[in-house]
Amino acid sequence: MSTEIKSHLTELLAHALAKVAPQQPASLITLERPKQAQHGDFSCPVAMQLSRILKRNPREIAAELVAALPPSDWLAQCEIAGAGFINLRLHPAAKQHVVRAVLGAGPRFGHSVRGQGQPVVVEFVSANPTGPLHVGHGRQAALGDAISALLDSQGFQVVREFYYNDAGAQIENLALSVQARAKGMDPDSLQWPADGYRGEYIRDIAADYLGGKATGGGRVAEVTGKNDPDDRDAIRLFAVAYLRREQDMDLLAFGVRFDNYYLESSLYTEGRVEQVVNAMVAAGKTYEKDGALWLKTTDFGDDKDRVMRKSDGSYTYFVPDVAYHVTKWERGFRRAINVQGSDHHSTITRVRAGLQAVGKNIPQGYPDYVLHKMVTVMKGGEEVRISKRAGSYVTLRDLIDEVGRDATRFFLVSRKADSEFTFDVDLAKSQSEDNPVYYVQYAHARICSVLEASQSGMTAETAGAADLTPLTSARELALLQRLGEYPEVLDIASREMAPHQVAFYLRELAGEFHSYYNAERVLVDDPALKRARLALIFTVRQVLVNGLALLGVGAPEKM
RNA sequence: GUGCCUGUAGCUCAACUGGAUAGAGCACCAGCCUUCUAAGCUGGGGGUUGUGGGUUCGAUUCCCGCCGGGCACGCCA
Repeated sequence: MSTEIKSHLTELLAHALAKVAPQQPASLITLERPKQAQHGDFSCPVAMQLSRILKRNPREIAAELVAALPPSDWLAQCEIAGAGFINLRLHPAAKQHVVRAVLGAGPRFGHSVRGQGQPVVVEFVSANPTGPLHVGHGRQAALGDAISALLDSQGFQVVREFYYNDAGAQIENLALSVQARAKGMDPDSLQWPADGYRGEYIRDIAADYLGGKATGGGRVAEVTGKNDPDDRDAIRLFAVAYLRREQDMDLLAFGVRFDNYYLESSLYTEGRVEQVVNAMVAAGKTYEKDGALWLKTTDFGDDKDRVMRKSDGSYTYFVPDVAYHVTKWERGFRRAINVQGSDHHSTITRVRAGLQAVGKNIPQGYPDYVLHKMVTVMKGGEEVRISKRAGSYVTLRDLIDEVGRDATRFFLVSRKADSEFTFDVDLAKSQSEDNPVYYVQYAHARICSVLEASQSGMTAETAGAADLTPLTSARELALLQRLGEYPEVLDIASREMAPHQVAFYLRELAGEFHSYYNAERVLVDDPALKRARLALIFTVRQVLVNGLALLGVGAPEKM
């Protein structure tokens, strides 16, 4: 595979470097992929960097390095170009090598053991059970799930976790809103709760509650409604169960599964919130003012101190959040990743400050954050405001129903997290055939079709045994090279927690395949050539399947 | 106003973390199906990378100043 080839070439250059400039560290050697084919398969800019240090002409240095390069079976040619680039060209055999690497590893091709089984908790979605999931949650679900899969592929032991804010003021708002509906109130009436939720779904919940229907089920405890609009506790329980159930169904439809759900309410019932507060007080990081308890977050880089316990005795939202993150640390997660909307970025300082204040030797940068920007939804040429309280809404369920699960997931994950996202629902619907996901899936379906038509009954074993030397055309070599890049794509994407790179890679691989498919015929008369080509597309299919699976997108055999 | 993020083709986005002539997809123009799926392929037009400086062999990338956009600055979450 390519990482193997790359490290081999790096080693060759390091040898040469040791001869030409013994003082310089081998770490100077980097290899990159030239954008243009005429610049070879790999390119090394080290001579230009050395030129400053050695105060010599870079092309001269490059010439000496090339002369000092040990011989290698994989290296076909190397030349000096431009300001002093050393361009390396591989022997076809080196590129053909990747086929056996892919087929040998199968679904695990591209995986590594870098994480060494280290436990990592990835927290995402974590929507309050106060309404259905919307597009922003969809972006987070697609992103968080793909990041989890990436880390998993690199040998980390990943736990996907969902944190429910099922205690606190917003839940009370929810209960009040449902109660108001149960009493026949309208959101426009004067008695409607000030911060109440106005959406139509509130009326549905109220109706089911009064009708004595059962809700919850599955992972959520079952709750039955009753015809009593005055029992706010019962209403609260019913509404939370109802909305958690709805969210579960949406996530299921989206193909996202969590390993663990953590309830904020449990932090109170287990006394963890109290413990955290006591620890902060004991550490001398708090003070009383205006009837409230404050945390000196300014000691940890915040621009002002924050209230922990309000004058009414209840805690502000970030206190249980700190307690929650203490549990992550105490559950053995030395690495924690939180996927959040960038609108919550001010919580980062507070949570981290709180973790410092409890004095458990938790590192300053704990947890890690991946922030994503908001999704702007366009519908009918107009922006749809996403506001739960106003009730105007584009739900994740709408998108799945209208655009399709695969397209929605691929689309939402194919932009880097910190770029703003415009999701035009009409466009995604009307032009769904132009969606990039179909392009990738189509490549997969085409390969399946050719393999079927070949009646070769090819398996990973037989493909791996094929003689690949007939694969020498420019397009075949390009395809082989592209296949070899996959492990590196996963490596970088997992380090940067940037799954969009996988989406782009898949598009490129699919493009390379479609070009090849149109230029050359796989099922040719020459049996050796046919066999080699079948093995090649068999390999492409494996990598497409691996990449799509990582993004939670299906790979249909027929389209 | 302060902090974080952001500005790349008409539109939506990339660019291997400092590399060679900044790339894809839509959209537009011209071609390709009696042959393994045309949801495809081939070619073409389209750019002062918001802007002005700086750092150096070399900048979309790093630093500084402006301009525009988003988000956050609650005893809401």
